[in-house]
Amino acid sequence: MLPVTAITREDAEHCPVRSVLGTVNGKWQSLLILALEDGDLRFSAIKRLLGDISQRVLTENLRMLERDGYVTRTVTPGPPVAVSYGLTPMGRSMLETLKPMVLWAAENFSAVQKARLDYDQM
Amino acid sequence: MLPVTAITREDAEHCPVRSVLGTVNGKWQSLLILALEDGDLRFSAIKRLLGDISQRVLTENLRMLERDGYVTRTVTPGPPVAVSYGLTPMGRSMLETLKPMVLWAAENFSAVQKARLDYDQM
DNA sequence: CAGTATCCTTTACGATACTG
DNA sequence: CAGTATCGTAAAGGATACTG
Repeated sequence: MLPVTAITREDAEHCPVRSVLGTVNGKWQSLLILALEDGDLRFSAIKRLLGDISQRVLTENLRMLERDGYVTRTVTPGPPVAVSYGLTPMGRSMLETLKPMVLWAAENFSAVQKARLDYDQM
Repeated sequence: MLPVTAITREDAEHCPVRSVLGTVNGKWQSLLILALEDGDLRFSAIKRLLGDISQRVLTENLRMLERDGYVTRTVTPGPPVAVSYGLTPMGRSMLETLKPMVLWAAENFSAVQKARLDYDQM
């Protein structure tokens, strides 16, 4: 039986898969982890890299990732203060499971696009 | 540079990673693909398996997965009609990138829980 | 059985303005 | 620079009732 099975809403919180992956399945979370692959980045650098994320949501998402132990937050007093974010060992470990998905997405992009067109044409 | 970088909202739709993974990063999508690992299942069986998904949302999500080419939908006329869902080859291919994440989540559940407690205690 | 239809709540996200 | 505060919109999800 699947490890994701749950009957009640309360059980769902005790499901490891749901609980852990819950943090990662927003619009930005996995992209943020990927963004830190090559080393620490400052807040504004991350924002520039993703381009179309709002400041509010970026802060919010970085906090979630920090809370779950994927990301470190380092403040260098200023002014102006400099805050840089990086991956923890656990974040890097999670990244390794994320990368195959990114590759998969890149490789199967056209197939998915075709499937969508075919489906919409019916 | 990252393959996920995008500046404008329009560019984002042309980003393979965002476009492909966008379908998968809801609350249920990846769980649904996992649910079909061991073979086809009927609508009601999937619903029972997940337990706490509403009928409306289950239909909606299965349609999205069908549209993107991950899932097949087979109707056996009734009454009562029987509708079963299964993975396409592409769905099974996607599943293979999903499984490591599920394993990772199971293995790191307690570490994430501890990280959350530590963070909240500050 | 496998949906639709409808309504409602919650969550996510975005835009803008302001601050140490 | 790296936020916070506030407000508004949109998307996701849930509950319930109804149907071929």
